[in-house]
Amino acid sequence: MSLHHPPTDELELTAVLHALSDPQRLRIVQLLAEQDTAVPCGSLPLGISKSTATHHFRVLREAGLIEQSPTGTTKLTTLRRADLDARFPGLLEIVLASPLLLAASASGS
Amino acid sequence: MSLHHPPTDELELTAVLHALSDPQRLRIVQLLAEQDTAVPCGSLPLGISKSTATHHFRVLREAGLIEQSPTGTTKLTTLRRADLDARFPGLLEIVLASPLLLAASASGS
DNA sequence: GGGCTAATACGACGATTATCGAACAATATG
DNA sequence: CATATTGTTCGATAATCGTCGTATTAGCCC
Repeated sequence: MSLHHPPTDELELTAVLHALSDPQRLRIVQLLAEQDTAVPCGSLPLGISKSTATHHFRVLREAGLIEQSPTGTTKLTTLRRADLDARFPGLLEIVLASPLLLAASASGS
Repeated sequence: MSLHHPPTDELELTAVLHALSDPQRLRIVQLLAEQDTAVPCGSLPLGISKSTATHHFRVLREAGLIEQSPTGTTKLTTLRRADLDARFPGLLEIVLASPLLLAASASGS
């Protein structure tokens, strides 16, 4: 069981931008950014079905935004901050710092 | 005949990211970034049908990335650099500075 | 083995999207 | 007016997309 993570030098800008353009996925990235360590997928309060969450995590992983490592029955997930910064310097930070309507509606970000 | 341009404080990050995530639209933005002044839509060497171009320009305009002003039979188009930088500081610059596969395939960018 | 939990695969659905060519609209010129 | 140019609208198409529930898989523990 190996999860595919694209190598840093193969990260495509359009894939990254597309992954970040969905409100749910942007929210996932935002929540992950608040964590100090890798966290299980299911621990994030997304409010969507598990299968939809799986779909979104997959898009994020294949675009190179997250790294998932199987740990027991769960998947510890974390942002590939260093890789993203190496490939697209500053992009993630700017996205995370940008005004987000959903953050406000999600309350207490 | 009035074209709708969203006000700066209503620009949505997901709309901007989505607009930039399409290879053609990213190319349009890149080409526009190289111009010193507003240029007619048709002057950009896109290699797609005019109706498809119209569609893309519309997406970019509605997301707030470009401004179009009717001039005679043409539409002078320019990037809303200042507005984008005011709303999402640094985002456009980073996107323009990022490695683009299409730029290489388009040759001589 | 059984039981439990976390996550995925699968099929389905409605909506959206990028693309095109043909017809059309808007503008300018003689 | 007719003609030319630029850009848009329209209808169509195939593909993609986000979402869901159900069945299944993977891993762990007793």
